[in-house]
Amino acid sequence: MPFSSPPNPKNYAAKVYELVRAIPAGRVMAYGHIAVFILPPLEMDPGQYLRLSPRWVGQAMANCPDDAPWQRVINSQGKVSPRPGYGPMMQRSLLEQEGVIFDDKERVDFEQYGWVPERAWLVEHGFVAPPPEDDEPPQPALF
DNA sequence: TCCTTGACTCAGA
DNA sequence: CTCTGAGCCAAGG
Repeated sequence: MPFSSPPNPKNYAAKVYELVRAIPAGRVMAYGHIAVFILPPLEMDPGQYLRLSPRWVGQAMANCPDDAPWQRVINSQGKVSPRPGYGPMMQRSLLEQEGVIFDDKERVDFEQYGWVPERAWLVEHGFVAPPPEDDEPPQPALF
Protein backbone atom coordinates (compact mmCIF):
# COMPACT_ATOMS: atom_id res chain seq x y z
CA MET A 1 0.00 0.00 0.00
CA PRO A 2 2.93 2.33 0.00
CA PHE A 3 2.75 5.64 -1.84
CA SER A 4 -0.57 5.59 -3.56
CA SER A 5 -1.71 2.69 -5.62
CA PRO A 6 -2.97 1.90 -9.11
CA PRO A 7 -6.66 2.53 -9.83
CA ASN A 8 -7.03 -1.23 -9.92
CA PRO A 9 -4.27 -2.72 -7.72
CA LYS A 10 -5.36 -6.28 -8.31
CA ASN A 11 -5.30 -5.90 -12.05
CA TYR A 12 -1.96 -4.11 -11.93
CA ALA A 13 -0.46 -6.83 -9.76
CA ALA A 14 -1.68 -9.47 -12.18
CA LYS A 15 0.20 -7.74 -14.97
CA VAL A 16 3.32 -7.61 -12.85
CA TYR A 17 3.15 -11.32 -12.05
CA GLU A 18 2.55 -12.18 -15.67
CA LEU A 19 5.70 -10.38 -16.69
CA VAL A 20 7.71 -11.77 -13.79
CA ARG A 21 6.77 -15.30 -14.76
CA ALA A 22 8.22 -14.65 -18.19
CA ILE A 23 11.68 -13.80 -16.88
CA PRO A 24 13.99 -16.70 -17.75
CA ALA A 25 16.12 -18.36 -15.09
CA GLY A 26 19.44 -16.61 -14.65
CA ARG A 27 18.08 -13.24 -15.73
CA VAL A 28 16.81 -10.24 -13.74
CA MET A 29 14.63 -7.13 -14.07
CA ALA A 30 14.35 -4.02 -11.89
CA TYR A 31 11.05 -2.84 -10.40
CA GLY A 32 11.05 0.30 -12.46
CA HIS A 33 12.04 -1.64 -15.52
CA ILE A 34 8.99 -3.86 -15.17
CA ALA A 35 6.77 -0.82 -14.71
CA VAL A 36 7.87 0.58 -18.05
CA PHE A 37 6.17 -2.28 -19.86
CA ILE A 38 2.85 -1.81 -18.13
CA LEU A 39 0.66 0.87 -19.66
CA PRO A 40 -0.18 3.70 -17.22
CA PRO A 41 -3.81 4.59 -16.48
CA LEU A 42 -5.19 6.61 -19.37
CA GLU A 43 -5.91 9.74 -17.36
CA MET A 44 -2.58 9.71 -15.58
CA ASP A 45 0.30 12.02 -16.35
CA PRO A 46 3.15 9.93 -17.81
CA GLY A 47 5.71 11.70 -15.69
CA GLN A 48 3.78 10.93 -12.56
CA TYR A 49 3.46 7.30 -13.58
CA LEU A 50 7.20 7.11 -13.99
CA ARG A 51 7.67 8.36 -10.44
CA LEU A 52 5.11 6.16 -8.77
CA SER A 53 5.07 2.93 -10.72
CA PRO A 54 8.26 1.36 -9.33
CA ARG A 55 6.63 1.36 -5.92
CA TRP A 56 3.44 -0.03 -7.40
CA VAL A 57 5.51 -2.92 -8.69
CA GLY A 58 7.14 -3.29 -5.30
CA GLN A 59 3.74 -3.30 -3.69
CA ALA A 60 2.61 -6.02 -6.04
CA MET A 61 5.73 -8.07 -5.44
CA ALA A 62 5.15 -7.96 -1.69
CA ASN A 63 2.24 -10.28 -2.34
CA CYS A 64 3.86 -12.22 -5.14
CA PRO A 65 2.72 -15.85 -5.39
CA ASP A 66 5.42 -18.25 -4.29
CA ASP A 67 5.28 -20.12 -7.56
CA ALA A 68 6.43 -17.02 -9.47
CA PRO A 69 10.19 -16.31 -9.72
CA TRP A 70 10.10 -13.30 -7.40
CA GLN A 71 13.86 -13.55 -6.85
CA ARG A 72 14.49 -12.31 -10.40
CA VAL A 73 13.19 -8.85 -9.51
CA ILE A 74 15.79 -6.57 -7.97
CA ASN A 75 16.24 -2.82 -7.61
CA SER A 76 17.70 -0.45 -10.17
CA GLN A 77 21.07 -0.48 -8.46
CA GLY A 78 21.42 -4.17 -9.11
CA LYS A 79 20.96 -5.09 -5.48
CA VAL A 80 18.34 -7.33 -3.94
CA SER A 81 15.56 -5.82 -1.85
CA PRO A 82 14.93 -8.49 0.75
CA ARG A 83 11.46 -9.95 0.74
CA PRO A 84 9.95 -9.78 4.22
CA GLY A 85 10.13 -13.18 5.82
CA TYR A 86 12.84 -14.49 3.55
CA GLY A 87 15.92 -12.33 4.09
CA PRO A 88 18.47 -11.15 1.54
CA MET A 89 20.52 -14.34 1.54
CA MET A 90 17.58 -16.38 0.34
CA GLN A 91 17.06 -14.25 -2.75
CA ARG A 92 20.75 -14.05 -3.51
CA SER A 93 21.32 -17.78 -3.23
CA LEU A 94 18.30 -18.50 -5.40
CA LEU A 95 19.77 -16.30 -8.11
CA GLU A 96 23.23 -17.78 -7.71
CA GLN A 97 21.74 -21.22 -8.20
CA GLU A 98 20.54 -19.95 -11.56
CA GLY A 99 24.03 -18.82 -12.46
CA VAL A 100 23.75 -15.14 -11.61
CA ILE A 101 27.03 -13.71 -10.34
CA PHE A 102 27.11 -10.97 -7.68
CA ASP A 103 30.11 -8.64 -7.62
CA ASP A 104 32.02 -7.69 -4.50
CA LYS A 105 29.46 -4.98 -3.78
CA GLU A 106 26.59 -7.45 -3.77
CA ARG A 107 25.34 -6.17 -7.07
CA VAL A 108 24.20 -7.81 -10.29
CA ASP A 109 25.36 -6.47 -13.64
CA PHE A 110 22.34 -5.53 -15.77
CA GLU A 111 24.48 -5.51 -18.88
CA GLN A 112 25.00 -9.19 -18.42
CA TYR A 113 21.91 -10.45 -16.61
CA GLY A 114 19.26 -7.84 -17.33
CA TRP A 115 16.36 -9.16 -19.38
CA VAL A 116 13.97 -7.48 -21.82
CA PRO A 117 10.85 -9.26 -23.07
CA GLU A 118 10.47 -9.83 -26.81
CA ARG A 119 8.16 -7.40 -28.52
CA ALA A 120 6.05 -10.23 -29.87
CA TRP A 121 5.52 -11.52 -26.37
CA LEU A 122 4.50 -8.07 -25.14
CA VAL A 123 1.98 -7.61 -27.90
CA GLU A 124 0.55 -11.08 -27.46
CA HIS A 125 0.03 -10.48 -23.76
CA GLY A 126 -1.39 -7.00 -24.17
CA PHE A 127 1.48 -5.07 -22.63
CA VAL A 128 1.99 -2.66 -25.50
CA ALA A 129 -0.21 -1.57 -28.37
CA PRO A 130 0.51 -3.24 -31.73
CA PRO A 131 2.78 -1.18 -34.00
CA PRO A 132 0.87 1.28 -36.24
CA GLU A 133 1.71 -0.54 -39.47
CA ASP A 134 5.20 0.10 -40.75
CA ASP A 135 6.10 2.67 -38.16
CA GLU A 136 8.62 2.75 -35.38
CA PRO A 137 7.33 0.65 -32.48
CA PRO A 138 6.89 2.49 -29.17
CA GLN A 139 9.54 0.45 -27.43
CA PRO A 140 10.12 1.78 -23.93
CA ALA A 141 13.57 3.12 -23.23
CA LEU A 142 15.87 1.13 -21.00
CA PHE A 143 17.64 2.60 -18.06
C1' DT B 1 -4.81 13.12 15.81
C1' DC B 2 0.21 12.55 14.93
C1' DC B 3 3.91 9.77 13.49
C1' DT B 4 5.96 5.87 11.27
C1' DT B 5 6.38 2.97 7.60
C1' DG B 6 6.70 0.88 3.32
C1' DA B 7 10.48 -5.26 -2.34
C1' DC B 8 11.64 2.37 -5.40
C1' DT B 9 14.26 5.67 -8.34
C1' DC B 10 16.95 9.49 -9.75
C1' DA B 11 19.46 13.79 -9.43
C1' DG B 12 22.72 16.15 -6.95
C1' DA B 13 26.53 16.61 -3.62
C1' DC C 1 31.62 5.50 -5.91
C1' DT C 2 28.53 6.36 -1.86
C1' DC C 3 25.00 8.97 0.59
C1' DT C 4 20.76 12.25 0.82
C1' DG C 5 16.52 14.13 -0.09
C1' DA C 6 12.44 14.59 -2.85
C1' DG C 7 8.51 12.71 -4.91
C1' DC C 8 3.98 10.92 -2.78
C1' DC C 9 0.11 8.59 0.04
C1' DA C 10 -2.72 5.16 2.70
C1' DA C 11 -3.01 2.26 6.73
C1' DG C 12 -1.96 1.06 11.47
C1' DG C 13 -0.17 2.00 16.23
